[in-house]
Amino acid sequence: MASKRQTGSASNVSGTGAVRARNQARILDAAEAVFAVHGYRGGSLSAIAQTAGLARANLLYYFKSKRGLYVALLERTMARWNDLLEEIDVNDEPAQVLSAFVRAKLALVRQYPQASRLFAGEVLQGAPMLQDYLRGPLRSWIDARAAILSGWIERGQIDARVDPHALIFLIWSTTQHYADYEAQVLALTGREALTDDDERRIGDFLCHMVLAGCGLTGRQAPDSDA
Amino acid sequence: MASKRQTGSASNVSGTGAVRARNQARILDAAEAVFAVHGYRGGSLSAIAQTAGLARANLLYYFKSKRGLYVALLERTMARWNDLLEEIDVNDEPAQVLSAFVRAKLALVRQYPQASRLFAGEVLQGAPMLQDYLRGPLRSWIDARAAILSGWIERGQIDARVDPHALIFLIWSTTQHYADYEAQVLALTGREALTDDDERRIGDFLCHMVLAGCGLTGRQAPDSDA
DNA sequence: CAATTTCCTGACCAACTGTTCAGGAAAACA
DNA sequence: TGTTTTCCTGAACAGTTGGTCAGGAAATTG
Repeated sequence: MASKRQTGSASNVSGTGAVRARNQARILDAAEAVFAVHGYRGGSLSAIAQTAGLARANLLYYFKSKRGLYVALLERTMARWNDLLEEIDVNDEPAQVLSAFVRAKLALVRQYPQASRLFAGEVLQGAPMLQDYLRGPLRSWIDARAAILSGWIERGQIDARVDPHALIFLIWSTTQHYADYEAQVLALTGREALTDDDERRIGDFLCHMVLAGCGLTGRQAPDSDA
Repeated sequence: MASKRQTGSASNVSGTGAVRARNQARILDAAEAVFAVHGYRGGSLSAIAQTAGLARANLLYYFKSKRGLYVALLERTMARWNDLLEEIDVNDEPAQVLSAFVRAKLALVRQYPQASRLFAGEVLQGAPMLQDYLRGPLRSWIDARAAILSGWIERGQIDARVDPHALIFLIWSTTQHYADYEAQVLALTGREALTDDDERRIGDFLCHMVLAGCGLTGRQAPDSDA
């Protein structure tokens, strides 16, 4: 009961720019939902406004154009991901690093499925707005990780047949798949939604595949007692 | 010199429905190019007409609506894929079947990258037009293959930690990745296009990962002589 | 050849697109 | 309190959207 005015859902905002922050976030959330489904060209400001519960003209008060809104949305998404991507560190064991990476990516994709689909749509059309991000920070990120993998290969810690970049692509694509192709996965498995248990099972499987491919798996031979 | 009139590019058409067949194919090709980039809602008939080199109204002479054109395009794509999917047969060795499957999917994705992206876009928006296909023929297809994998597991021919459906998803997603995320792959590897050699390298790597995960790889331990 | 079917397109329609803007409501500030 | 800044929106804009249609061109058929 301390504060007179409370925005409700937002975390701590109640100061001067409170309305601004809240509405910008609402618009970005709505834009994410719409653009993730229909892409940039297919997503209309009317649809976004309706989803956000605001007047169409009001969107253009906060964002100077449709393109500006889309760019801002991509930036928010990339910023969120960068935070989580950096958490993976070169601890000690390769097996632990790789497993953690797989689980983290899987959790990320499941936490922000719409953001994942938004990103997929952008890349699908040739990533016209993300060239700088891809060729800059993301390329640095992947090259650094690939270098670590190469080091492990040289030191004989993982199988020499592993292609560092291809391995990262494999982890990205297999995890991303459960967001981008969710509709297909659900239709083919007869489910209605992916549960926490599914995520754990998928994570187990993917970790096994990655570790086995790197020659890091506990030698549990098929049908070990036959 | 036998025939007076030759359409040129088409294979054998020169009979009564020649113009129809040629123009329908031209429109479908153009629609594929446009829808693959901008999605269903984002792709306009004007853009398709321009790409096809036809008048906009002419598209609606051959296809009764935008939706009709889109559906016809999806059907053509699914038909093409079905032909190639059935080629994979349960020969003898699991290793051979899995390798062939990986290589075939990789070649398919590289031969029809636009079709792959079109499909991705459709699934991305929840596969509204493909529910019947996914829940019918494709589900039968995947269940049959999963049953084969389960059989191999039971007979101890492949590692019991393999989840049949998840393995198929892994192969699909990793191969599809090189079409759907081509822009990202190129930006991150500094290439301008994927070569035949790249396809072979990627195929080698993916086969290795799949086979190792199934416990089917030749025991080439990392740094075998250390 | 003429008759008939198939093909093609410019003009038009209503609905929707992103964007601008004037002006009023609400909030912040003094 | 009054003033100023921020917020909000209905109306109007030029352009594009998918779709229709009448009528002419081209091809096929007899």
